[in-house]
Amino acid sequence: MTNFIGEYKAKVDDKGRLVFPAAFKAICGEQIKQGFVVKKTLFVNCLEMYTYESWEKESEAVRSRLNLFNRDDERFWRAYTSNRTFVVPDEKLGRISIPKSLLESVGIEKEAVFCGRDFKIEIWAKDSLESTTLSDEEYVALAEKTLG
Amino acid sequence: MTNFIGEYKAKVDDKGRLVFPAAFKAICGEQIKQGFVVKKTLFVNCLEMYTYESWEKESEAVRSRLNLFNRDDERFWRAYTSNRTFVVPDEKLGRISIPKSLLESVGIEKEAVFCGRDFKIEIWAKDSLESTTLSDEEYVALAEKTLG
DNA sequence: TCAATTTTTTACATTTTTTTACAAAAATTT
DNA sequence: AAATTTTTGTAAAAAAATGTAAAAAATTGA
Repeated sequence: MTNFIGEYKAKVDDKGRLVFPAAFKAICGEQIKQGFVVKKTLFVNCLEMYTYESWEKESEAVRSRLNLFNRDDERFWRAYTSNRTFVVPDEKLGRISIPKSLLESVGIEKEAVFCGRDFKIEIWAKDSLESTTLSDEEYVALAEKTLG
Repeated sequence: MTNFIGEYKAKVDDKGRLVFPAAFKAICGEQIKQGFVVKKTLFVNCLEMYTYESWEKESEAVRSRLNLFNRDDERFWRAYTSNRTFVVPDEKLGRISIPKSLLESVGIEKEAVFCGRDFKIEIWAKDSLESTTLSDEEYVALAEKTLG
């Protein structure tokens, strides 16, 4: 299993493409050719990126818990499968091109940050990442509350 | 298995045809020649499109849950198999032509959107898709209620 | 610290896809 | 059967996506 670790800045070019960090490319190996699924994160304002393989697992697990003849489940499935895109980094440079609508929805304009979160990668607008990051004290308090 | 991911706009030409997005064409591969089943979606105002293969599976699964010697089941089966059409994208451009009655029934006139929902594709009138899309807050609430 | 390598960025060229307009064929009507 | 309508197919223009090359920046190793 692929574990993404570390944070890397990237600029968005005039066509809305950004280069997938070389360090992550190395972690992926051949998997990179199968591409990635990029979608909006549930609770916070950023994108998340899964290898196709790990996304398939996650998505099938969700689907198996739903009954699509149930109105609410059906509604949820629609929302869950919205605002996604499938990307394959290009051969030479490893660039991915994410639809403007998705980038805009999380406020990415010029500068983005790829954040490794082990099983997935988050893509943040540089500014909002900085303003969302917990202070040391907040993190300590949350850790004690959650696992302490 | 084919997983449709992403959203693509398409215009309806003066003859009521619309081009199947190239990205989905790529996912389908040879399957595209077997065509698709298009029908009205159950709970909301859009069409849904299945590869012939996945349609066959879905439809058999539904059928197996019914007893056609039961009056209500028999009625349901009739409704379930109504308002469907079979389409094959044309060779050169990958256009499909959906009967006016079906397009009208979900308000598609000029602009449509193909939405990948993994095992199926939804086709929306651009306007009604926008007005149906959940806000972030609604989605989060629904997610917590459904899977939280 | 400096040179070499790798990665990232920028600019531009090429290809593919989408759209529009029109032509041919088939079916329907008169 | 001729004419109209409807359907299906072709071609070219416009737009979008993808690919290439080279410059700039950053990283690595001597």
